[in-house]
Amino acid sequence: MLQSNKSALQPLIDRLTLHSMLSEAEQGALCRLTASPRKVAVNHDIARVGERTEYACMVVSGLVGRVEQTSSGERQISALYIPGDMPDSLSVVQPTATSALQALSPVEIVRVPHKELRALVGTYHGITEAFWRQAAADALVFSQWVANVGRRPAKTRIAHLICEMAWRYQVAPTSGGLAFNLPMTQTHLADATGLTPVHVNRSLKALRDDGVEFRRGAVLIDDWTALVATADFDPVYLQVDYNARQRVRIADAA
Amino acid sequence: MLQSNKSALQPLIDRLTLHSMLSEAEQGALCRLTASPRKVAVNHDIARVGERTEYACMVVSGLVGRVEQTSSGERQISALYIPGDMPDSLSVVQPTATSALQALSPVEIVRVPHKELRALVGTYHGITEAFWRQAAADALVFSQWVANVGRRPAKTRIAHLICEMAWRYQVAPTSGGLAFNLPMTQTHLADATGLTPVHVNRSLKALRDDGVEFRRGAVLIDDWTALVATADFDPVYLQVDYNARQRVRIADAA
DNA sequence: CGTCGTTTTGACACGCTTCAAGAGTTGTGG
DNA sequence: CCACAACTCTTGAAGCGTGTCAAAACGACG
Repeated sequence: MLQSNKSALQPLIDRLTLHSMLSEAEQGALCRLTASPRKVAVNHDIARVGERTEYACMVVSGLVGRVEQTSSGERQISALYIPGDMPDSLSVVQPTATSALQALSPVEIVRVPHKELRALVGTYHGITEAFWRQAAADALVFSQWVANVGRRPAKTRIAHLICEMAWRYQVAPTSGGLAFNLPMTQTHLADATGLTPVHVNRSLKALRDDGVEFRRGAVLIDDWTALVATADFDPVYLQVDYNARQRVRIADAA
Repeated sequence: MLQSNKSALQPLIDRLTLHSMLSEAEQGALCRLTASPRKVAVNHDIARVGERTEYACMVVSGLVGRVEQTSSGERQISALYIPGDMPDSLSVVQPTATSALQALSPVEIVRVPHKELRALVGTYHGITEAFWRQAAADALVFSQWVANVGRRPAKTRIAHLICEMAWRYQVAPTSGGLAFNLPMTQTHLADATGLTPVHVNRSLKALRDDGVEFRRGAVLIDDWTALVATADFDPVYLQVDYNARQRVRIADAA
C-alpha cells in the first residue's frame, strides 16, 4: 500500500494526545505502525463475538457500533466509534471479542497487527499509559450510557445521544445552531437508545417541534443550548479537554 | 496505623494478577503502598461528582456503587464494586470525578495516595499494563450493563445482575444451588437495573417462583443452571480466567 | 422503472410506573 | 428492655410510556 509521509494513524495520535503526552519517539513509533486500509460495507461486522483476531483497528471514516445481542435476538448498541477511535484496543491483550463491532455506515478502517502494537506497548511506557487513559475514559462514557438508557425518557435519551456525538465530533457550538452528519438510521438510533424504531420515529417527530431534525444521517439543530437542556447533557464525562490545560505524563515522573 | 506483614492491598494484587502478570518487585511495590483504612456508612458518598481527590481507594469489605444522577434527580447505578476492586483507579490520572461513588452497605476501604500510585505507575511498566487491562475489562462489563438495562425485561434484568455478582464473588457453581450475600436493598437493585423499587419487588416475587430468593441482602438460588437460563447470562464478558491459562505480559516482551 | 430498505402513521396492547397505604424490620434513646 | 422512628418491603389500583402489528409513503440505487 502507498504510505504517505503522514501516517494513517495520525487521528489516533491526535485522540491520545488529547489526554496524554506522547514523546516524539512514541508518536513516531505509532506513525510507523503497519496500517492496512480496509473498507467495510454497511451493516457488516468488523468483529464477531467469540472470534479471535490478530489485528486492532482504527476508524478512518464512517461510524462503527459496538453491538451486544441478547439470546432472544434483540440488539443493543453500547458504544459508537468515530474516526480516530480504536474500538478494539483491548483486543491487543484480550484477542477474543465479547461483543460485535459493526459498520453502521460505509466504513474505512486501518488494521494494525497486534504483534506490532505489543512491541510498542512493551517498549514505550507512555503509550501504555495513553491506552490506559483512553480505556478509562471510554469506561466513563459507558457509565453515562447506562444512565441514559436506564433513566431517561425516550426524547431526552435521543437528544442526549445527539449532544454527545456533536461534542465528540467537535462540532458543538457554544450557542446558536449547527448541522452535522450522524450516519446512522433510525433503527440504529433505536438500538443505541434501547427503544423500538417506531418509537424513535415518534420521538424524533417530537424533537422536530423543538427545532431538532434528524433526517437520513444528518442532524440539524436550531438552538444548541435548548437541545442541551432537553437532553440533560453535561459534557464533563467526555473528559475532552480541548485546551489540554493539565495533561500530566506519569511515565517519566518517577 | 498498624501495618501487618500482609498488605491491605493484597486483594487488589489478586485481582490484577487474574489477568496480568506482575513481577515480584511490582507486587512488592504495590504491597508497600500506603493504605489508610476508612469506614464509610451506608448510603454515604466515597466520591462526589466534580470533587477532586488526592487518593484512590480499594474496597476492602462491603459493596460500592457508581451512581449517575439525572437533572431530574433520578439515580442510576452503573457499576458495582466488590472487595478487591479499585473503583476510582482512573482518578490517578483524572482526579475530578464524573460520577459519584456510594456505599450501598457499610463499607471498609483503604485509601492510597495518588502521589504514590503515580510513582509506581511511572516506575513499573507492568503495573501500568495491569491497570490498563483492568480498565478495559471494566469497560466490557459496562457494555453488558447497557445491554442489560436497554434490552431485557425486568425479571431477566435482575436475574442477570444476580448471576454477574455470583460470578464475580466466585461463588457460582457449575450446577445445583447456592447462597451468597449481596448487601443491597431492593431500591438499590432498582437503581442498578433502571426499574422502580415497586417493580423490582414484583419481579423478585416472580423470581421466587423460579426458586430464586432475595431477602435483606442475601441471595438464595435453588438451581443455578435454571437461573442462568432465565437471566440470559453468559459470563465470558467478565473475562475471569480462573485458570489463568494464557496470561501474557507485554511489558518485557520487546 | 422496479425493488428494497427506511421512514411515517394509526390502532391497540402491555410492561412498567405512579400513588397510596399498611406491614415488617432495624436501630436508637430513654 | 421497651417504645418510637425510620427505613425497608409488600400489595393494590389506575395511568402512561413504550412496544407491537400492520400498512402505506418515501427515497436510494441499480
